[in-house]
Amino acid sequence: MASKSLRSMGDRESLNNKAKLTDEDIVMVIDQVLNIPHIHCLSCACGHPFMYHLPFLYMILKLYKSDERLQNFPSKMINQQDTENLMYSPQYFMGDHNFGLDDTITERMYSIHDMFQSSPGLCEDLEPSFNHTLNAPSADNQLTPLDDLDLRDIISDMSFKYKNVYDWNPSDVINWLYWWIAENKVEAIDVNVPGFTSLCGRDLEKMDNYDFIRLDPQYGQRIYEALQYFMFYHHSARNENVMSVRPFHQDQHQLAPWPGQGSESWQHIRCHDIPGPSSYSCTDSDRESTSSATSCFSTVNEKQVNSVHFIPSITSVQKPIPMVMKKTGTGRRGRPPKKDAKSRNRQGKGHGKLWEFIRDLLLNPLYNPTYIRWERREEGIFKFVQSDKVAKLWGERKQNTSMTYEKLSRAMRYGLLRVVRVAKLWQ
DNA sequence: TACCTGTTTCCTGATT
DNA sequence: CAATCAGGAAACAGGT
Repeated sequence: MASKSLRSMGDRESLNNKAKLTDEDIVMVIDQVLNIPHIHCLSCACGHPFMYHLPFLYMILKLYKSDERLQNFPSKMINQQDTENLMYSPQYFMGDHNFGLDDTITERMYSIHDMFQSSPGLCEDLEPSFNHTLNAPSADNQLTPLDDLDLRDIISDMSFKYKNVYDWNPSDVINWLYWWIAENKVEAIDVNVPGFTSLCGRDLEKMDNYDFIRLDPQYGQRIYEALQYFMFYHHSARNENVMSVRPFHQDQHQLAPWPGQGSESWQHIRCHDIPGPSSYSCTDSDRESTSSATSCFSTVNEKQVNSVHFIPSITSVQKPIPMVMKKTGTGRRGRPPKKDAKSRNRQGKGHGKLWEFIRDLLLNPLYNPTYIRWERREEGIFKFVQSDKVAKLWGERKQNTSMTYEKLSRAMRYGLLRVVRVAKLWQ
């Protein structure tokens, strides 16, 4: 099967716009990775030990018939849940990760990752044998091995992993908390675990980050972010298909931020809420977290690249060159009245705004870097890799099947103009 | 009900 | 000269 898969993948035109992969490439990647114990994902801030990404490599091994290597593979590190996640969403494990390997290896890994993205059927082909191995008793319900075995003993039940947070009982909450402590190698004694003992998942969902900080001034913010992360990924990876995934539910229009990134400011900032430049300045957490809390876009003059500026603050907004439009004198310009306007289901409160949508895509490894990716993150410049797909997603979110990239980009430009007008008023 | 916000739609003109 | 981009104008729909 492996050789068949390799051959079929090699034939796919879509798969290698980067570099052709050979068996040697794959072996090199695996060699590199498996020979580095306990490396962590360095750049995506997901905080996951690298071992979390091992199911992905395991799949590569299965694909490329490296049987002798398979025997040495630390299969205990893979559990059923990871397998399910992987089947639904290979990129869940590989979204925007830098494993600290040299650039060549990382690039190869991305190429492999792209194969899975462009060929979701590969996962289905693999599933039976993959599950056979993974269903071994020793692999059941096992988390990533922890150095702290005593702490591991404390975690009496891992079933929280398979429940919605909303359904967690107080025991699940505590187990999750200990799990988080172990995963993050935090001293358990430093965390206010007793403060969480009477809470169930329903309570946690109602709490904002300030509530968490109140409970635990030292780690509350991180725990809150970890919970948001858990809620989003465990929900979306298990319940939603990769290509039809819709993370922007009407009642859950905020995506969980990456752990380590500010979240509260995203949820509360609205451009029109605040009258002057101060409204566009970020909180400290915003500055640390992402390039923009202000939803200011400016397009970059790179034809057919679809790069866009996601501008951090009003001070960096570039004023557009005034465009002199000639009056044609042939009647009014613009859009004529539409007879069946009611057919368009416009945005509701829960659908979120365009800048939130773009931000969420950038934060979501399901879409970054497949559909959209940072070009120069420090400058707030990103690129639409598949602009039509992004437009389609936006259309889905707005329940507008006629959405196009042209319209989406117009909305983005219009958003920028509004910001510039506000800036001029303030001067 | 009027107004505001944030698009959405359609268009023209500029640029590549 | 066609394709693409930028932006004007106004419609549209939800919220206040």
